[in-house]
Amino acid sequence: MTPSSASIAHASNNDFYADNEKLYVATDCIVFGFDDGDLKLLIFKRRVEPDSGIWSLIGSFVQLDEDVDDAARRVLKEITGLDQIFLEQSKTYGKADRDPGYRCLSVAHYALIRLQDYDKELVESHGAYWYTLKELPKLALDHDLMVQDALDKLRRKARHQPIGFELLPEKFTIPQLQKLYEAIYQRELDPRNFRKKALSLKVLVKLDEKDKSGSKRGAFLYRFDAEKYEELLQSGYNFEI
Amino acid sequence: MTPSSASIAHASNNDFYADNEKLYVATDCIVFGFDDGDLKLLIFKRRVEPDSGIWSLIGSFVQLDEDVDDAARRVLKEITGLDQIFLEQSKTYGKADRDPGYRCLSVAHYALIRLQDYDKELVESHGAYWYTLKELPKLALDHDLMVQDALDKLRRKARHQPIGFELLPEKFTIPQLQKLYEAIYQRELDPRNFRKKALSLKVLVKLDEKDKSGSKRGAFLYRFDAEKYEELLQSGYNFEI
DNA sequence: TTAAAAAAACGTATTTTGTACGCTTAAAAT
DNA sequence: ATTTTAAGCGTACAAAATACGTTTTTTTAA
Repeated sequence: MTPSSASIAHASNNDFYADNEKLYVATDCIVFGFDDGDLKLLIFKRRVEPDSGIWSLIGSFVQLDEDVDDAARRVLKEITGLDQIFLEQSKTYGKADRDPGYRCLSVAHYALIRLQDYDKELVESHGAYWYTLKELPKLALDHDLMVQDALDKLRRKARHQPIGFELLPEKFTIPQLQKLYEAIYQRELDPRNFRKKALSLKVLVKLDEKDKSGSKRGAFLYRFDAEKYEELLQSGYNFEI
Repeated sequence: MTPSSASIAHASNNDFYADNEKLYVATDCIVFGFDDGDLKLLIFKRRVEPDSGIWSLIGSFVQLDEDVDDAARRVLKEITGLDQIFLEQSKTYGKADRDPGYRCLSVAHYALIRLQDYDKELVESHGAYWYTLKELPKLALDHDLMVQDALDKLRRKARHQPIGFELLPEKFTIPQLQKLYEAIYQRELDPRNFRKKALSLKVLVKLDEKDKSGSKRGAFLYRFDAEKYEELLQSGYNFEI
């Protein structure tokens, strides 16, 4: 039997790849975080040959019996200790010469995590660090491109779906939310109009607590109401921020 | 040496996949066309075992020395005879059990072609046919899902980028353009408002010809001005239709 | 002790964009 | 000649985005 996806050419060729030839599949994760007004990226410096000392995204081969997206989740868990976080396929990088010596393609995924939640020791033990996007060093292979593409997808998606909240603590203030979107969209927003817009979405719940860390006066904390958002979606709601 | 993408786990394992195990990579193409007010899809009925008689997307294995997107272009050329058409990666399907018997993942691409241009004989000779989206038969494997996902991407992308024109003849009328967007968005649009919106984008050039096929009165033909669009993009233009 | 500073929070005016829908025009069919 | 149909133009109204003034709360410095 032959994979039925490859339906036209070579459909009856059971040995499409020669015995001594192999195609590797890896996954790389673009892990975004947000703190102090800046988008950050989790990258690590390889400590073993080859490419020791080169910064790159975290990744792994996809195992033969493993779903590709499970591989990405596995990597993320290995490095950050985190489960159940926002993870979405970004793009597959399949240039024949993208990895010298081997034929290896990579299915990139991007993840959004809260910088308060991850396992700091685990991250350190893997030689991984958070870098501000602007201060990002040159990365290995086509990883720079992967970051650019993922950032682009994040920007587009954030505008129409409430994924920004994945990057903030459970409780956040309106000014914090604004800074996040300013970082994502790379432009300043008017605080008064942003507040109006954010509250008009009807998915923020005002709490009876204030956060004093950001300003003298302190700002009320809010949380994102996921159930409310789902309800609104059912009734044909069009989220846009 | 080891692929540097797979940077964390197993980085020093040169034989990540056992000698007798192989991972196949294929590409499948979701080929969209537009005619007579309907979006159409190019699918084909397998004529050889296994899965003979099952409808599926057109596709092929990715060769070892071939870029993944080149593989998609090759498939498209093989079946339609067309070069240089809109082709974009949609998503990678990597469930371990998606293709029974083999471990095969597929990098899906979607293409937009003009139904006037393709090589009819070539298409027929491959057992391929155009199906209206609504009348689409059940497809093999996860191809139904691929179609849904690609359609979703097409809808999102068409709203913010002028890719609709890839589906129309070089010269088209405003009512034709409207029918296209009605098919893409699956809802009716007001002809007067649509015309206003379309012309306000400043990327349509009115020609001195009329098309009489669609109505008694006939409607003026327009063409999409790609250069003008690029100019507008440079000056921070936000296309939206 | 009070005044100035800073950011949160609320409000209002103006402009832009979207939506609903009436009217005229051109050409074919009756 | 009149009716029919869709193209094409215009106008009124509603909703949303934008710009920006004002008040409130608290800290810090005079």
